[in-house]
Amino acid sequence: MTAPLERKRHASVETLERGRLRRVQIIEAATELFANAGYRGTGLAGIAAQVGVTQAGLLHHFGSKEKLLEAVVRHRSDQDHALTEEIMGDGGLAVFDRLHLLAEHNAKRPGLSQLFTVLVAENLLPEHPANAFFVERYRTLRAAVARALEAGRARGEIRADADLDAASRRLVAALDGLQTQWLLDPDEVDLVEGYRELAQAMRHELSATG
Amino acid sequence: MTAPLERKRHASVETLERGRLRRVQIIEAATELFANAGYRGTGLAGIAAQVGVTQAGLLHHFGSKEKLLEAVVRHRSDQDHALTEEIMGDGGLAVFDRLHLLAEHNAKRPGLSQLFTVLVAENLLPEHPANAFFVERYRTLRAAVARALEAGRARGEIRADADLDAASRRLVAALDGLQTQWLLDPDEVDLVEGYRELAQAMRHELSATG
DNA sequence: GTCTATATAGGGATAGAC
DNA sequence: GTCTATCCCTATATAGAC
Repeated sequence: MTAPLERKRHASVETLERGRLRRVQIIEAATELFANAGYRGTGLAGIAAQVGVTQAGLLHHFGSKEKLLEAVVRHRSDQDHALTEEIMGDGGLAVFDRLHLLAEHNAKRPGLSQLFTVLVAENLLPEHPANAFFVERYRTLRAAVARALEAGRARGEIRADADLDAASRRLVAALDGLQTQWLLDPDEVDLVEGYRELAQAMRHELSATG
Repeated sequence: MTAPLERKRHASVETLERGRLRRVQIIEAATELFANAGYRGTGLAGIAAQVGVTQAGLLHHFGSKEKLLEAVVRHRSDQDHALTEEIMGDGGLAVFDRLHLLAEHNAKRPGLSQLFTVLVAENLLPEHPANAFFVERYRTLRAAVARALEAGRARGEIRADADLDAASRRLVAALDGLQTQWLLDPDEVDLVEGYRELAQAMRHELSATG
């Protein structure tokens, strides 16, 4: 039981780093394929081929398809966290001025928007593999937005009688919905423009001086 | 070429009606399973079992899984059309007063909301089987909302300087997004309440007297 | 760490009997 | 109109050689 664990510690630094590299390569390939065909519609063989290993080689790193999904979702979530923090800043109405950062980020990498839209829909029910992750993600996101708006209210920027929990739900909802319309029909729906109009409407709605 | 077609006309009325019933039964079973596991995650055998026929028997009616998907989507679309018409009415701000009809309809049948959320995500790209259907569906819906709001503006209910195309995109987006949050986390997000708050916010934003 | 080979399961679709 | 039987493909996961 302990022997194999001990043996791992003797792996060379080179091997460990190559191992991590492979993991990242696999995660990135899976990200792209999951985004296009969903988790259910993607086979491990396709991911493996894109990285240049066999399916068995891939499973050596992640153990199962579900573990790979978890890795993909956590990898992206970490990267998105920094952007969310930047947009929230110290809260208040300025949050709406910084929504364009999100729009530009998403418009530049449509595959990543697509990944989340697809995975959320594939994990709506508790029995789906990443359901708990997305339930938690939305709770955290709504809470972060609400907290940012509360800060603005404490400074007198935002009207005292606004329902900020409701506004948070609505803001997150509109961001997601606009993204879906844009992914489906980019010729008709401009994401950057949509986010800008949304920001303007919410700024007017919540402003204390308007 | 013509002979087989002629022969079909001699089928008895009873046989035809039983045939139609089976089709509807299959469509309803497929609706439920597609909603839960998606199109890709659902097998024909599961649908067939729920109706009490074999997989081959099912394919006799629809020819292929993709044709079945088309039938499911058109079946639901027809039923939703009447409700959309009712909510639009003769347009204007009253549209927002009738959004609760949509909320109640969806809340009563979460499976149908789920079906569309899942199928849209599975058909974001042009190569997906129902992509054209959903692209067209959203274009039509946005146009219907915009037309309803324009009617209200013509009557002086809605402010002259509002961008009603943008408002339509935003309304549809928020409806979809709230629905997704509710499906994912019904304990935290109330659909009826969310739609009511959304309606109130949009009424204030667009009202000519506000 | 990566391979080949394989176990085992499930998918969609077709042929032909009844 | 429905069945059984079957074809052929793809899927995930595991075993064991190198």
